Amino acid sequence: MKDRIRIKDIAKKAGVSKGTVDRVLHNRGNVSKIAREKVQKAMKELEYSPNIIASALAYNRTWRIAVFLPDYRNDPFWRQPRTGINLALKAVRDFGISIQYFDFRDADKNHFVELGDQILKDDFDVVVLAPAFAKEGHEFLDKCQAQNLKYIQINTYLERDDEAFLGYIGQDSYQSGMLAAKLLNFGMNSGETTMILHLEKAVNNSMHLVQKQQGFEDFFKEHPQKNIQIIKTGFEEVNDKVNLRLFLEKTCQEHPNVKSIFVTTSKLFHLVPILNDLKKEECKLVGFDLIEENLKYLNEEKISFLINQNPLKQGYLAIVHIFHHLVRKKELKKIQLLPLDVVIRENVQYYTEDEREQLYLIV
Amino acid sequence: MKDRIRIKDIAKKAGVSKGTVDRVLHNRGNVSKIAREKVQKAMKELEYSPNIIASALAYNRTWRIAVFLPDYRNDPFWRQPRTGINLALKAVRDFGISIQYFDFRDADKNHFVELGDQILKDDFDVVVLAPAFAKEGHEFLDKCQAQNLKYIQINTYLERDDEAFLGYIGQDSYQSGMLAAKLLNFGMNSGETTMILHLEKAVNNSMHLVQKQQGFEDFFKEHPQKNIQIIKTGFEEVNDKVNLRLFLEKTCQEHPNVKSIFVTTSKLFHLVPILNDLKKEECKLVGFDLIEENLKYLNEEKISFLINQNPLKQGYLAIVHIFHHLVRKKELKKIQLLPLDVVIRENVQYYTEDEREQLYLIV
DNA sequence: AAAATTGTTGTGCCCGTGCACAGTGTCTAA
DNA sequence: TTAGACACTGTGCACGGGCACAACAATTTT
Repeated sequence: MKDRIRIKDIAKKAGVSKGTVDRVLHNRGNVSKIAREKVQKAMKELEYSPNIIASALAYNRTWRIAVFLPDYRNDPFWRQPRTGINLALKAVRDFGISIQYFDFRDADKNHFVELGDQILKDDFDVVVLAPAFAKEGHEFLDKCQAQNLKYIQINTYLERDDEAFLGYIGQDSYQSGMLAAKLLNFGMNSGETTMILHLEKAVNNSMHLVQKQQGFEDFFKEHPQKNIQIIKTGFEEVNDKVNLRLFLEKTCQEHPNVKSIFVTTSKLFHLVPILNDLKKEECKLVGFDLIEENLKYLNEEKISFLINQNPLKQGYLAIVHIFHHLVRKKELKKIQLLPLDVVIRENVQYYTEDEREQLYLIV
Repeated sequence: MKDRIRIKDIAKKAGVSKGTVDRVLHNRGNVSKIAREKVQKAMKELEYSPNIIASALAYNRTWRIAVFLPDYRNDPFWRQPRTGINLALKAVRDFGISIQYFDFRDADKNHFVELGDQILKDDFDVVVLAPAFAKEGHEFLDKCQAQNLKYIQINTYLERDDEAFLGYIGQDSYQSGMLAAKLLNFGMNSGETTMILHLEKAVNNSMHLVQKQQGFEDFFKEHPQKNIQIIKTGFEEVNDKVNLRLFLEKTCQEHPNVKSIFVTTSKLFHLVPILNDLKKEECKLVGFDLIEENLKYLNEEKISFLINQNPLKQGYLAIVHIFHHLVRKKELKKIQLLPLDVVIRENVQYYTEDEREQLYLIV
C-alpha cells in the first residue's frame, strides 16, 4: 500500500505499543500523560489518517436499519426510493449494515401504528421513514426518541428537534411551485390565464400541496409584468373520468382564456385525453414525477414539463446518511433538499435510464 | 458480521479447503473438475458475494493514475472536473488508488505532447484525459495502446476501439442543441426569429459546437409549426467588447425579429450588457455552464436558461469507472453521457451548492 | 509489610480474502 | 523400483486496525 502511515509506524516513532496508540486515537483512557503526548506528537508529524478498509474489517459489528415506508405494491412511486435503498445497500453491506422493510398500507393509519410498534419492540439502530400521517407520525417519533432509536425522514417532513432526529431528505415543495410557475410563465403571453389543479383527496391535510400552491402564486405576485390570472381548482376523485371531464369542461367554459395548467401531483396524465377531446390540446401542462403514463405524454409533447423530485436519490441518500453517521461517525446536514430537475423530451433519457450506471462512491 | 457467507462457509459446504475455493473464484486453475463443480454448486446455493472490504485489504497493491487535463489555472472550467476527481479520490484512496496530475497549457500542442511523453515513460496503470487536440490526441492514445496503458476520456471524445480504451464520460452535444431549441421554442411566438451564436475561435475545429448547432437546427426542422427562422452567426474575439457590440447591433438591425439567442459556449454573459444597451433586453438567452458571470445574470433573469453539463461529475465518474475496472474487475458502459440539466433561477441552488453534501457510494 | 486495588502498557488474536508454499497423490520414465 | 514430473489440495501468513486480556507498576488499604 505504498507509503501510507500505519498505527504501527506511530507506535514505533513514539516508542510505545500499538495498543497505546489505539487508546489515544479512540480516547479510551488509561493512558499516561507522557505517553499520550508522545503519541500525539508522532501523529502530528506523520500525518496519520486511518485506513478505513482495515478499520471496517476489524470493527466487526452489524447495524440494523428498519425501513418504514408505504407499500410499493400499492403505489409505484414508492418503488423508486426502495430501488435507491437497495442500490446503496449493496455498497454498504460489507460495512455491516443490514436492512429490514416494514411496508405500511397507504392511507391505513392503524397499519402504520401497528408496524411502528413492531419496530419499537425490536432492536434496531436506525429507522428510515416517511411519516405519512402527522399525528401518528409524531407519536411514533416521540417513542423513538424515548428509547433512543435514531430516525431519518424522507419525502415527508415533520419538524423535529430531538437527539434522535438524524435528518430529512426530500424536496422543497414551495420551491417546486415557483419552478412550475416560472416555466409556464416563460411560455405564456400577456393577459393569459393559468390554472392550478390539485388532483388529490384532502388537499388541506397535505402540506406538500399547499406549499406548492403558495410557491406558484408567489411567483406570479413577484412577476406581475405579464398580468397572468390564476384560477385555483381541485378535483378529488381522479379515477372518475366522467366527472373529471365534466369538471374540466365546465372550468374551461368559465375561463376560456386558460392556456396552461399546473397539476400539483403526479396525476396530470389523466388530463391529456380529456383536453384533447375538448380541443384544448394547446393548453400547456406541468406536473410532477416521471411515472410511465406521464413519460408517455411527455414524449408525445402533450406534457410540456415534468418536475423530477429524485425519489430514487431520496432512498439512496438516506442510506448514505446513515452510513456516515454509524460507520464514519460524521454528522451531515440535517435538512437535505434534492434537486428539482426540469425534464422535457430532450433530456428525459438522463433521468430515467438506469441510474445504476451513474455510480456513486463513499466519501 | 451477521450471517454473510464467507469463503470458509463455501469450503465447508463443498468439503474442500478455502484454498481450493479461492482458486475456483479467481480461475487460477489447478482444480479438479470434481472439486470445481462442488465449489460452484455450493457457491450458487449460498449466494456468495465476496467481501470487498477484506478483499481490498488483502489485495495489498497500489494503482497509479495519471490525470492529463488542461491547466485549471488558465480555464476555471477545468477546476470542476478536478474537484470531482479529488472528491472521488478521497473515497478510493484506501483501496490503493493514487493520482498524479499533468496539467497541459490550454491550446499548447507542444506542451500536450511533452507531458504525454512524460506519462508514457513513467509506469501508470490508467490515464484520464481530455484529448483537446485531435491529431496529437490520437497519436498519444496510439502509444498508450501500444504499451497497454489503459485510458479513459472525459469531456472530449476521440472515437477509439482498442483494448486500452476504457470509456468516455461526457456530454451529448447534439442533444444539448436540441434541448436549447426546445426551451426557446416554448417561449416564442409564431413567425419570430431565433439566432445561434458561436462565441469561440475556430468553430469548425470544434466538433462540440458543430454538433450543438446541428441539434438546434434539427429541432426546428422537426417542429415547423411555429415557423421559426434561424440566423446562424459567430464571433471570435469575445473579449473585444467594442466590436462585439457593433456586430450585435448590425445583426439586430438586419434581423429585427430576433427574439432569442442560443450561445453554444459558456460566454453568453458577454451579451447581456450589450443587449441592454441596444434595448433588446427582452431577447431570450440560452447557453451553457454555471460559471459565476452567467449565474449572476441568471439570477437577475437576464438569462432565461443555462444548460448544466455536470463537469464535476465528469471527473468524479472517471475515477469511479477506474475503481470499478481495477478493484471490482467489473466492466461498465463504454460511453457514459451525463445529464443535461435545465437550470433557471428557481432551481439553480441545487446545481451550485456544494455537491460534496450530495454523497455518493461505491456500488 | 502484605494484600488489594487501580492505573498503565504490551501482546496477540480476530475480521475475510489473497497468495505463496508445502504437502499430497498419481503417473511416467529410467 | 524409484526418482522425477505433474496435478491437485491444504495450511498459514499477510494486510491494518479493534479490542480483550494479560502483565506489570504504582498506589492505597488492611
